[in-house]
Amino acid sequence: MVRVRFAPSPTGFLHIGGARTALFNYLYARHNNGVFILRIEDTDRTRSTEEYIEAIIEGMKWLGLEWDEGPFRQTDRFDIYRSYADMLVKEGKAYYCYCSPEELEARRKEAIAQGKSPKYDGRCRNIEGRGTRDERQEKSVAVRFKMPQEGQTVVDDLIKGKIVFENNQLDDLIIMRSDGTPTYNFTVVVDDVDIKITHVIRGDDHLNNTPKQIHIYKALGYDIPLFAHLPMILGSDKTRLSKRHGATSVMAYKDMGYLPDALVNYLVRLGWSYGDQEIFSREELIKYFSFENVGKAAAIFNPEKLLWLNSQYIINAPAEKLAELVIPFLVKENIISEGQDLNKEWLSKAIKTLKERSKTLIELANSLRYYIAEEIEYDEKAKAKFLNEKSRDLLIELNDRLTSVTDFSTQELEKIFKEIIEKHNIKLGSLAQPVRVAMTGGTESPGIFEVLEIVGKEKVLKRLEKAIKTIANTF
RNA sequence: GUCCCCAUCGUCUAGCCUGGCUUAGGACAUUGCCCUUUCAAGGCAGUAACACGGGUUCAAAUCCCGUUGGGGACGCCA
Repeated sequence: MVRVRFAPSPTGFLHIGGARTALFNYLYARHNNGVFILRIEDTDRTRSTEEYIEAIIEGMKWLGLEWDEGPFRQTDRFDIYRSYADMLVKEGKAYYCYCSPEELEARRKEAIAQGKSPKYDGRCRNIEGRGTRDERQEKSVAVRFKMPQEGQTVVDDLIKGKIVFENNQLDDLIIMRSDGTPTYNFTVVVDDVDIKITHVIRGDDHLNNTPKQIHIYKALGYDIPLFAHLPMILGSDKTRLSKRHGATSVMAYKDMGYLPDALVNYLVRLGWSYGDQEIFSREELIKYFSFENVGKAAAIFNPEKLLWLNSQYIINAPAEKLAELVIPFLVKENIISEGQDLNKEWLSKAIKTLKERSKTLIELANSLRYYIAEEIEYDEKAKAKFLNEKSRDLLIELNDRLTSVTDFSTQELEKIFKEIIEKHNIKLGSLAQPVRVAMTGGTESPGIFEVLEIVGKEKVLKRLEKAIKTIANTF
């Protein structure tokens, strides 16, 4: 049975990199009918907050990465870590370290200055008559794990292949801080053992931690899980993705009008591929996912491709669904007021004309503005170019014709337009563009007949009259 | 500094494991054309890559070594 986990630390929002790690874990679990577990690594009490825990959960839910067990929290398990640490000390596999953080920092700096490896020198490793537990508490000492100092440790990574580490590179890491709290490399192992993790799937920034953790597994007497280290996501300047490169928080993409499935699709293709296919349903992702197709090289986050994917997802989404999703954006963009009622059927129809012109839900909302608004504001350039003496009579004529129309449909409207342009021997554009400006305020919109039908007779006539008046006032 | 990882168009990638089928394929972006009432969407076409150097081989993007470049780790952070 495959059991995997996503184990973020709540020191920030769910970000793009974390989301991808979570996604790969999720896909691997689902592909193998396994279990996906969420664990919150909050042992750093000074930086972890409840708000971030909530934010991470919110992000996971938005992306549709449902977990089967958890969220477990490490702060609930401090007693367990302590007893494991005590056991290791008793067995001589770990020891108390009396060095103060300041001393260690000073030594580390000196080692770097001398061009040496900033590794712990092991000076507390063999102190005779180590302190008792009481003495330890009094003196606030830390617990260090005894790493083997010779031989090699081999990590057989599912993505990177065989990696050999020289054990003399490993240093005796602290597993319990002097304040009695456990540290990361220790808690991961204890927890992964306790919740029976079979595959550790994480970013390759953890690759160097792996040999250390392997030795902790061994010291504890447990089987070592399989590892899969995912390549990093970098920014456009090839450095680690950060705020400097733009939005990195998953929920920021929700606010920018992205669809969660589009983000998921983008993220999965960053490092993973399935032939030439670009767009995948969730079912396909689960069916096709495998580490065999995960690349080894870091990938650069490319917002433009994400935007394209989002536009594709909007095009393919049912208008009814988009109608639901766009409402918060209509409110946020001040197009409707909070709680204002919109006819869902009408809204869906309007959205159908706008889907292939909107790359985000924000764009969609803003395009809906001219369908919904009571008053149209003209773009100055558009007004100057199309609302003038040349178009005045045409608009008047159209206005007259439309007043008597009862079947306000695209077919009927097209017929009327045709008659007018044939009569005056002009191109459709000469009539359509002025009407477009009258209806939308600008020169870009869906087909003019669709626009008229959706705006509806009453508003169409009002807008035509306003346009005619505007021309009269200007000329 | 030490250790680890990585290297195909600007970007994401296919091909690499199991050398010849490759004048290196697809996608985003970009340029042009078509469609067209505008804007999109769509269609067609174009520009564009095997980091470098050695080997192995009849044959290397594919295997090996080195160089260079990039990334990551070296914490009483995770």
